[in-house]
Amino acid sequence: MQRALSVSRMSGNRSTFPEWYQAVVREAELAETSPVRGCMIIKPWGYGIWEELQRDLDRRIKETGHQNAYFPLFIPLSFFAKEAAHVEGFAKEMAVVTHHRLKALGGELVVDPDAALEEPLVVRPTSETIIGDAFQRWIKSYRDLPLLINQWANVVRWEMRTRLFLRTSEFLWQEGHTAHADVADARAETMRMLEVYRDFAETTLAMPVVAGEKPENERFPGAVATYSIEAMMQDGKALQAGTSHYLGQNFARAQNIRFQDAKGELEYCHTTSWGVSTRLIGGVVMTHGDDDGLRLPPAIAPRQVVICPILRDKPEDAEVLAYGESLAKALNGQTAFGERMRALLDTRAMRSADKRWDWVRRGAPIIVEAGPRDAASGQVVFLRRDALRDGDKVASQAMAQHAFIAEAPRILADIQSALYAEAKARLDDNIRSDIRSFEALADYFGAAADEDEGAPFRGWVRAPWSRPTGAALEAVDARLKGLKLSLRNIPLEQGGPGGDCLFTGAPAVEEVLIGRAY
RNA sequence: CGGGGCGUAGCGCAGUCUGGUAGCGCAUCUGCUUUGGGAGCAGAGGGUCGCGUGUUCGAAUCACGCCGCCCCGACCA
Repeated sequence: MQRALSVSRMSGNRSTFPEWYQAVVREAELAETSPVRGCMIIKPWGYGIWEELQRDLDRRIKETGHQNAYFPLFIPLSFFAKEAAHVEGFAKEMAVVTHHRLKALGGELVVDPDAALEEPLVVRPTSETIIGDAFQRWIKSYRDLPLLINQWANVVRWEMRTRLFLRTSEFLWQEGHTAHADVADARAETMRMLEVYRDFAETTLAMPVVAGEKPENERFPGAVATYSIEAMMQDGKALQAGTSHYLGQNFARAQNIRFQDAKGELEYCHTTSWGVSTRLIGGVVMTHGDDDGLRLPPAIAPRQVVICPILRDKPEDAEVLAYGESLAKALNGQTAFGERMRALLDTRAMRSADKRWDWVRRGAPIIVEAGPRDAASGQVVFLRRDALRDGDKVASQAMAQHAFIAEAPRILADIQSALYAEAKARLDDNIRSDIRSFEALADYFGAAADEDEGAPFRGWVRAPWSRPTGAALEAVDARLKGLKLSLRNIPLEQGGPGGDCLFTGAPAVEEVLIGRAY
């Protein structure tokens, strides 16, 4: 009997994709909703993924010369007032602390009206302002530059509509903040970190992305230029998986971040900021998950090999356990992805078959089932989560113990690249670049196509455009909105010149990526 | 915040129209039997039916109000 997730993403009804996503998050025990609206409880397996991801990215951030620091959760309200576009962008989603005390009133705890703060504190939605305030004090001379800081933190944005990992009121992220002496250096930093994100997403998360510049209307509030990496989910929608911003001198002017150059003159710094968040975990689910649950890229799996002993309440159980322990120990002594391999002997008192499916749902890359016969013969029988089934059957393989121990790192690497290849093929096969008019675009994505029961998978469209700005761009955005579409980014890797603009009819200057988005 | 849908055991649901004291499958626990592939049989535990007010002899069921969740908008990493 097959009992997979309660919801299959492959069922014909498109509306089941979000339900499938929620089912995976629940059944893989990644996270659950909390008593606090819009916030999530990240469970040990989900948090373990975050820790792996964090460790890998933290290394990359440090290798590019940045240092970690920590800034306060509370930001004085007045700090936000300094940069106009920044305020406007975040004003509607701020959580504000106005009081510092409660009092008992008629048996109930109420906010003490006599304990109002002189100045309200904002729970950080992002830290440009409070870090900029520190930069202003820390930077005196060109010799202090570049200043390269990163912070791992939680942030709060009062979202109207939330979904676990993809959009929650509170989430975890890293935010890099840097200050430079000139434009070129700051722009180079922006691109360097975009590239760090691209490589991290593709190498570590096995999640192929398109890196590019956001059109003007999608910029970070207060930025001069915003770049993103966009990943294609299994329903064809785009997920903005990371952003990197060149902030120009906007924040430096607003916060008086100045330095004395070699000629002794005072100049404003050029600053950047960049971040990725726990949203990436949602991206991994929607990139690699299948009808049996999550499939984790081995590089971020908290446990890369899980050994499920087949215990039968018989004397040979002890040998089976001993065999499992020695196998786990030998695997933990191996190296995979440049780190100690992470193997686990699952000794929980559960039926071994239930244990196996538990790890299948959680996405463990290699699941070993070790019974008395294996213990006696020195054999290892295992499943690869990336290729779980062979028709109706579970595709298990067998190897001699010593060979398995030696081969395990290579198998993990193989799983990592198989997951990447699958996702990369899906991305490449579903970017259309043959659409040459807005009508054709509307036809492809339009309402009529939505109603169509067997509607084909629709990914993204790469189209020539003339890079309109201001009101002309707003008009383009409005037309796209009618089709539930948005401009994702202008890929860094451009194709040929490609004709006239899809929207304005003017000669195109570049190609832009269009799609539905999370 | 607008439009639609939904809140009944951990998960998935029936029961609601037509009020009569809560049920099914999976999961959990116990026992026996099984044992290399998501076990079988028998039994058990677990629910203020989202919350509140009202109608009624009696409310999961009817009325009103509120809250939450999901989908679609607006907003966004």
